[in-house]
Amino acid sequence: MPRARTTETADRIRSAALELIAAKGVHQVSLREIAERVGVTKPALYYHFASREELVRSLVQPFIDDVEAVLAPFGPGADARQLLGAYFDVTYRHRDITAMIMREPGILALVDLAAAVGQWRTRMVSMLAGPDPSLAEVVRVQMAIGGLGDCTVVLPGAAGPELREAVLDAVCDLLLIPGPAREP
Amino acid sequence: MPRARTTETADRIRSAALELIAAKGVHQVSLREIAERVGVTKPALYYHFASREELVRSLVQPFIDDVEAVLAPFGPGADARQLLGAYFDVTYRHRDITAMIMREPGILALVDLAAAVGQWRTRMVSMLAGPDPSLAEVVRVQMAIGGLGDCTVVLPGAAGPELREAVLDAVCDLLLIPGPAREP
DNA sequence: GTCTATAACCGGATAGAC
DNA sequence: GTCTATCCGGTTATAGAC
Repeated sequence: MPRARTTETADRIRSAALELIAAKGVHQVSLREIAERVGVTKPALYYHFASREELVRSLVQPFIDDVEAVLAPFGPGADARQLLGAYFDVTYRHRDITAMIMREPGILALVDLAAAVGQWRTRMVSMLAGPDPSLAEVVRVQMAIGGLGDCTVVLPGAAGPELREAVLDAVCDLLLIPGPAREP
Repeated sequence: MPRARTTETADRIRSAALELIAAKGVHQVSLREIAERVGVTKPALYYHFASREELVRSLVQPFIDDVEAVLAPFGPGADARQLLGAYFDVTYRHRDITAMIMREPGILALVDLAAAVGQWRTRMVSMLAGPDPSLAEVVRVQMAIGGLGDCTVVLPGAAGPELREAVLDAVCDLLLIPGPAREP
């Protein structure tokens, strides 16, 4: 098994980068630092990532892709609990990335991905609040989406499934949606 | 006369910087290049200017200051020909800087001077178009200010005084102001 | 005190050898 | 895939000439 673990180093670079960025901020971390932590040299990074930007993008991209895949099957009038449940799951799965983005939203602009994120938020709003929502409705949906993401990050102690249910209950209340078959 | 020419080197740096920036753009010029052209080393630049930004600012600042000094005496209802004449003069005096700014307006943002410039343009508009001007009036004044600046730069061949009169005549027409005592 | 230079460090990025 | 070496740009420390 010599060449099977091709991406191993790249992965280690990614995770080192993630840790350091989480600790110090994107602009405060140099490629040298990242390389050192991985135990390689700067140029080695450049073998795996053409630039600093590309490295950061490679951190965020899988999350973006995953969200888009999860959102794809849903359409207008989607069941809120289902849609937001799926969104919770994907957010939770990538909670390290979610946390990074929440700490420094500027990252998205940096790697030219802000538009994508804005788009799926808008899509979710239109699916959940209808085609011509009032401001109040939009606000509630945006709060729901944002708050849901926050919880996956801010409450890392909570086990996934419990957190999931608690968040979805709260979000449905926020959206004035009666919970489904909850026994008293 | 030992210490009289204190700022000489700083001036040479400024003028070298100005030339190179005019030729290649602000962001395309390195301090090394500037230093070389002056015949000193990079660190020598740093003695005179704390940073790249400060160097650029020192290029622009005298112009800003001069404009503000010139504008100060004027108030609401100022005579347009007089005000614009004074503004022409100051623009013409600093036409090298004016040209640089026109080529790359971003420079102002870079050195945090965009606000200042915006302000005196607004001031001139309110002085010349009154407190509650129509859009049409504002447009004419802004065109006058901008066009006047352009002429000092675009027509470097023309001698100052002739250019001045020609520009002022044109500007007064633009502002629908009858020229003062012009014989037929 | 004014001015300048040498040398060095940091960060990003690339070439080329192993 | 990884390194050594190198370049560039910005910046600073230090030392020293005038």
